[in-house]
Amino acid sequence: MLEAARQIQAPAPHACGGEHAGEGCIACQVRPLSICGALADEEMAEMSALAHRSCHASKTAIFAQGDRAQNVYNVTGGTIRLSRLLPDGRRQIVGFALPGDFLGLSLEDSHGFAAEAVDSVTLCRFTRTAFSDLVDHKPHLLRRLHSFAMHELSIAQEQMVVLGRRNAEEKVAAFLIGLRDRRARVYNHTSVMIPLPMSRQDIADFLGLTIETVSRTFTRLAKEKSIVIVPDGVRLLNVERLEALAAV
Amino acid sequence: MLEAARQIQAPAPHACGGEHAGEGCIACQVRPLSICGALADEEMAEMSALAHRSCHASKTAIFAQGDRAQNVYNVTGGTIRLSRLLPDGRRQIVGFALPGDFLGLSLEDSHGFAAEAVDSVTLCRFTRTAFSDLVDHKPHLLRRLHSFAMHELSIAQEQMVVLGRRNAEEKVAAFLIGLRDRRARVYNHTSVMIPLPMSRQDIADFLGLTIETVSRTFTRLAKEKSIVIVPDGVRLLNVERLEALAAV
DNA sequence: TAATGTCGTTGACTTGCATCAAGCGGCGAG
DNA sequence: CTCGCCGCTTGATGCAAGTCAACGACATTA
Repeated sequence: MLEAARQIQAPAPHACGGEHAGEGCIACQVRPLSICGALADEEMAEMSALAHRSCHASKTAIFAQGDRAQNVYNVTGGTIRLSRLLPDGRRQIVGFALPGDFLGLSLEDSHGFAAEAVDSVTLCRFTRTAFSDLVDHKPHLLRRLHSFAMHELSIAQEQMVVLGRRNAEEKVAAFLIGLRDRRARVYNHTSVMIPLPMSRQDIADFLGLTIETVSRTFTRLAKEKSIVIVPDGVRLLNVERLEALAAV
Repeated sequence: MLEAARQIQAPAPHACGGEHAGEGCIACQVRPLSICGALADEEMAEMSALAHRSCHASKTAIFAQGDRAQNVYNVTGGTIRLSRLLPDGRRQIVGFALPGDFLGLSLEDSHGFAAEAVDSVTLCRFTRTAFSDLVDHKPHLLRRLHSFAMHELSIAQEQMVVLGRRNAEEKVAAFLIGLRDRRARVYNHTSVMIPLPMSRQDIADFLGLTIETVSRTFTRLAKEKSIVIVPDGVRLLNVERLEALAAV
């Protein structure tokens, strides 16, 4: 149990030194995953000139729902929760953003959801107007932006199925398998260790459940040996069973 | 009651004569609402040359989930349900498409959901490759496509809140108010008569409920005089109450 | 090292929606 | 006309998940 725990890497502390991230763009880890992957090396200079490095400590707001969208962001490290609030305080998390994801796809002037750092987060920031201008004379960048947006839409529709038509056990399984697959894309290898930097409340608000139901479901999956619960994450034991529960 | 029923217009029967819809583009009712609104009159000729009129009777499939996307479509009349199926037959409707909506935003080569005509539907069809080529040398068309996609995404996120964090009564109210607002945009005036061409099962599958719960909720809203149930639709009586239930 | 706070787990109980089952009304086929 | 079908409604009952409450494990601070 303790041994398993050790295998979960705490997010590396992100040095957040210089204001300009530009110099790092060429070597950027997430570049092939991100919007920037659409650009040739020589175009990157232009993009780099607009980029600013930005850091956010765990639990701090990146922007609030309804805020004027001054900036757009590439996520370069950490995990971000994207949430919508009802007037009475009920909350729905509409997604988690991982490295490579882009915040501000809409190019519109206000944010439809709040973004908050779940753990320590690093971002590559652009002012919205500058980015929008860049997009205007780089159609292939717009195409990539669009294909990112459509991927988001597809994930959102899949989440609608999860929220509308799946029970608690299936929801949790779908969450774990979905997270595994997204992390596999980012880190370029699949793993049965799933770090969960977000709280049980975050998971509950993502899956349309209560924190107690999430907790009980984790416990049940652990009792039936489908997972092992470790500090700040889980290890998948019976992947086939989980995939069956999560099956589209 | 009967009188109220009369005020619901059956969808006008759509003549589906000539194969080419092109000649109608300039006069097209939905053009300002649709993708085509991005194009100047002189550009429409190019678009028109690619357009084919297409008709679908009630309850017929337009395309299936996973189909190769041979075509993309502008909806010019009627209502379409967009649905995803789970292996065990559970169904989630991820949206209803109305006139002005565009099917095939993704430009990708297979459809993520099934599309079926709910009532009599007319479409303006383009082959995907031709449309994609058109988009490639008309960046403003791509921008409009992207802004449509982001609007879809925003609606999908709102629907995630509805599915995850609202009770049956709020779900039904949100459905009715949402449909009223979308129809207001299409027909250019708001109305308390809401035609519901889709079945109770469709509504249930959209809201993550059972048909019985939808029926009971309609009945309850009618008993408390928030709505009147009429053949093929409802009339909103207490709009304030419904808006409060649906409030974001 | 005790005091306090946060987060997660667990148990007892409640409830909102699902399930199961019956019946009603309109409508097309015979 | 009537028979059977289908979409919808209604009622009785069950159950998964919510609610309320207590407690344990850590971490932070005094």
